[in-house]
Amino acid sequence: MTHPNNRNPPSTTAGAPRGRPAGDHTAKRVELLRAATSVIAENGYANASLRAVAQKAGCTTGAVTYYFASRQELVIAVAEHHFDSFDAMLADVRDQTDIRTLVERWLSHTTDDPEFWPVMSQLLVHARYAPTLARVIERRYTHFRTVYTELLATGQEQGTVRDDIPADLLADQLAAMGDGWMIMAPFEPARFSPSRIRALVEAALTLITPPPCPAHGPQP
Amino acid sequence: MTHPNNRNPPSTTAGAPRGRPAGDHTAKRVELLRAATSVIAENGYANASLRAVAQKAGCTTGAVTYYFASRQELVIAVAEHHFDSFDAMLADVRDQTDIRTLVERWLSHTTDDPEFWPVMSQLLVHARYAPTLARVIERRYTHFRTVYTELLATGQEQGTVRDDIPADLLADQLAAMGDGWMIMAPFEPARFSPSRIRALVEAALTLITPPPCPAHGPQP
Amino acid sequence: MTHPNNRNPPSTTAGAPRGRPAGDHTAKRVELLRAATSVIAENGYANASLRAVAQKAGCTTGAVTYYFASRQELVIAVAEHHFDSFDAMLADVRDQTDIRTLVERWLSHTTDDPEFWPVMSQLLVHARYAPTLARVIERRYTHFRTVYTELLATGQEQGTVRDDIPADLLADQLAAMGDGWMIMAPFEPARFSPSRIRALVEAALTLITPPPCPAHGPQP
Amino acid sequence: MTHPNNRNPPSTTAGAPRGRPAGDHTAKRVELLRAATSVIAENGYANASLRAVAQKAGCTTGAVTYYFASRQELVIAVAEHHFDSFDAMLADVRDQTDIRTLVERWLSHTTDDPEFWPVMSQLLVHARYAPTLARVIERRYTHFRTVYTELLATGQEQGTVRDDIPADLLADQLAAMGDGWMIMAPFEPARFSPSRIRALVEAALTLITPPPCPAHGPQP
DNA sequence: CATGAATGAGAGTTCATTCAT
DNA sequence: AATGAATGAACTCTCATTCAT
Repeated sequence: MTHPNNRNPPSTTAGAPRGRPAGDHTAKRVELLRAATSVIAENGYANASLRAVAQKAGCTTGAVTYYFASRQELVIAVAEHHFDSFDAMLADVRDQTDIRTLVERWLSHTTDDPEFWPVMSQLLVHARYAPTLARVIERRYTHFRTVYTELLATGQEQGTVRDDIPADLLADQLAAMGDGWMIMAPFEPARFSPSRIRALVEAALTLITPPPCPAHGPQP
Repeated sequence: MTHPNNRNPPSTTAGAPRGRPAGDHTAKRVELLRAATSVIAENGYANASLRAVAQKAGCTTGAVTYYFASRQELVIAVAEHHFDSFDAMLADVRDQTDIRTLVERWLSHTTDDPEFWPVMSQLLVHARYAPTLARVIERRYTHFRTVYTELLATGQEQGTVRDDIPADLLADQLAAMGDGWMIMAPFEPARFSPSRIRALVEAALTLITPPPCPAHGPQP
Repeated sequence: MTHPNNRNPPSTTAGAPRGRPAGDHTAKRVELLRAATSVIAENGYANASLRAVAQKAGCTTGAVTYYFASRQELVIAVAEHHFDSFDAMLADVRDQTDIRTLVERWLSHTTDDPEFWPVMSQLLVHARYAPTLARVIERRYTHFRTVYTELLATGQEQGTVRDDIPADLLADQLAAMGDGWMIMAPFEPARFSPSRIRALVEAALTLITPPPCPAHGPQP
Repeated sequence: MTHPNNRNPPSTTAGAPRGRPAGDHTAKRVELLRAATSVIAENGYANASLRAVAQKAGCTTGAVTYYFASRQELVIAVAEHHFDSFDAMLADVRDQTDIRTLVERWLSHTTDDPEFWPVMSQLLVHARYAPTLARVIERRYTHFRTVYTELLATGQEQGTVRDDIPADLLADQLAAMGDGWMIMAPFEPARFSPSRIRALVEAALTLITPPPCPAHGPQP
């Protein structure tokens, strides 16, 4: 409660200052998270040292370890931070009950924040060897797939999504496609021009569309 | 007693004998590649130190750098090695002109070699910051997608694959799905039980199958 | 007992305390430069490892690399440091317009700081393969020869220095003699006893003195 | 006596083959010495690894250690080798009793063998920390200065060399000048153009020439 | 004779972390 | 609240040397 708008106070011993606004503390944390994001995106997880983060943020390494008890905590905070913004997008879309809208928003989200994919792929792959991070990702990712599954199920009921494949499998397939592209895109830019990405996304939507033939008509 | 005529055994407890063993250069290289594979799979790319590889292989770090001039070279050799075995599988399948067979073999390949996915995902994600490795992966990966695309195109001609989406997009989608699963599988084992993997793969095949309705029949 | 509140003293026997001491950055740098000087003088450039410098300074190698980003930077700083003290001497002498005074001061400088010659000869010879260091030496050395040349030219005007050889050549010859002795002195101490050094220097001064003429008539 | 033309069989245990010509062995040794010379000249003593020498000679490191028991022995052999060729020049000049001829030959020797100076300066400076090498250099160098001193003394008797400075001091001064130039030349090529070197050498000869007296008394 | 596999020590360097200030 | 000096362990890589073949 001392950090009212800090959603995940990891485990820092230092309580926030009593009488002063916690804004400074949180703001600085976010600033460092942004710096860390940039460094991970530019240099990769393995080369994202605290030094580099501090330098990017224009402060000392001491400052970084002051705000984040350890490198692990920083990395986890970066993950949470990005999932937060992703979830905000999801909450927005959820009501509209339209899988196409979700896909579009997902696409524009990754375009708006060009560091999203690079950072996520780094964290995703590293998570295998960082159980704490893995649990965070699993939890957040599960939420994402839940929304996805819900929308697909709704679409199936409404006849806008093919219903010969269970919604959860469809969700996994679409999510996996996204992850796969996210991994490959960075070093095969030619294959992932904006227009081709669009074509891939359209084709993905085509894949899940019910076939346009009378025999397979929508349920009444 | 292992080295009766070694005049100055500095302070090692045991230590392998010094001189020239009857080794086979290639065999030893492969042995080290296997060790490196295991270490990367178990500890991740960032923690795959030459020391760790040497320890896994039961030799000194000096021996590793004797066979591989640098860590980068070792990593690239690991990638090539795995692509080699993957390509062998591809060559086998290519003649059979059957997308289902390819998918099956791809699946069993990743099952037979449980380190394939973990290692590949590590290298894939690291490649973004290792241009030389990136070029290797791009080259080999392109070959893989080419075969995939060919088989899908053939399937489209034969009417076993839906033809409302260009074969190259389909190939990219299937490949991306595989990559996406590869990334997520390691730390969500529950979601990727053998039976669910099977369901996912079957669903993927369903996605690319022509809809079973007269209007969309195969061309005469 | 030196670190009562150090929670995890890994396995060191003593170890300095961790936190921030009241150190003066510049002072510590100079201390390390002195240590480096000693190590280079005693063991030679090739054997002057950061570890050895750290040990001489009574700290860890980490501390050395904290103050000097790299070995190269340390070596260059050592060179600059010695040239600084040399230049201070030069500035002192410059006004006095007397070549003999310069030579005397140069000699006493090398005597006062017995590490000057050994270190300089090491750096001089190594500089051939270290372009950055070479540029530093060239710059500082040029200054030295400029002063030398000025004083000689003045001496020529005043008739205290022979004028049948251009001042810049004389400067090069005297400087080269000094360098040559500097190289040989360390391992032929017998040839470079204080008294013989004095004789060599006096002879050098005689070489550049204008001939006293008639008494020294040509051969019949 | 088994190697009649090998002047310095260092300390190898292997006696030369009984019945076969030792030429092969000696020839290979010389080849390696040449390679070592090049490497030292190009990369400096500190970077002259056996690997580099072997590579330059087009053989394996094993071959190098086969012909030279250790790195130290190789280095010493290189020094001896160069002094041998230098001594051959000296022997040639010695009879001619002319200091100018010696200086000329010394100059052309260093020009003919452009690796002579670079190698010698490296070995000279390293010798301070390699007693065995130091002893070799001292011995050979003493011989050189002896010849120099002899020629200068003869010149003094003949009136071609100034006699107000003992011949041994003059020899030391000239030798030191040569060493000094040798050190500086490599990284100040502008100061050591062929024409300027000539001017320096001529000026050095002028320094030791008896003054032509009356004509040279400008001061009133 | 000569090779080249392998060692083991040590190099420079990077880094997360600690903590007196 | 924030710094930055310093640690100590890890890293990759180089090297002289040894010795079975």
